[in-house]
Amino acid sequence: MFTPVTAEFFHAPTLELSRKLLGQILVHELPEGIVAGRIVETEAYMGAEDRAAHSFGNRRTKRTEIMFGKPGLVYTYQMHTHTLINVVSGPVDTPRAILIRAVEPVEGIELMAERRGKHMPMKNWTSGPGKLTKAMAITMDHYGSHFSEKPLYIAQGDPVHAVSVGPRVGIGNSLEAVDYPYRFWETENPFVSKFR
DNA sequence: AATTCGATGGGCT
DNA sequence: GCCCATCGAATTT
Repeated sequence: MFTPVTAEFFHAPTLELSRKLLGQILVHELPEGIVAGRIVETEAYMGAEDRAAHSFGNRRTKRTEIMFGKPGLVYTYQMHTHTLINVVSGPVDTPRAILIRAVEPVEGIELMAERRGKHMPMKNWTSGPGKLTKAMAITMDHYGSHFSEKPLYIAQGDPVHAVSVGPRVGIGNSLEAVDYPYRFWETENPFVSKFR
């Protein structure tokens, strides 16, 4: 079974934590069973100084409020018809966050299949930030919970051997921030959303 | 009050 | 590759 990491796990600089999250297990305990996926792709959003971040310039709204809170909090938001999930990072009042962009299914395959359609190949179930939230039944109801507490939490996984680094996806109008190397993924892992 | 736009994904051409 | 779904926030009227 899985055990949540402690809150101290999240007390690391944002870019370091982005790498450290690779290989950890994202777990959701549902009434009908457990779904879990190994994190294989993340992106760091560096708060007030990062034009691509929702909290750029310390912008504080009902949506971004959680980014100013403690590390390890869950920041979910809607992108068109999809829910995306982030790990809040940085000290309190330093509004940084890490987007979880892809996971590799490790448990609850049947439950994920029900949500993602049995006809679609498994590599398409969780290979993108909107896909994995649907596969794992993550919704806006999780906004503000903590990744060290059930039912939605992070558990320790196997170490990642090779990490690739590159620019973030889908932030084309963020001026100087477009090429910042804030995206991290497990090299060659087939569940990564995109290659460059 | 209305409009614009995005850290996206799926279906169709 | 193009189009659309349809959410919250910021900007404009």
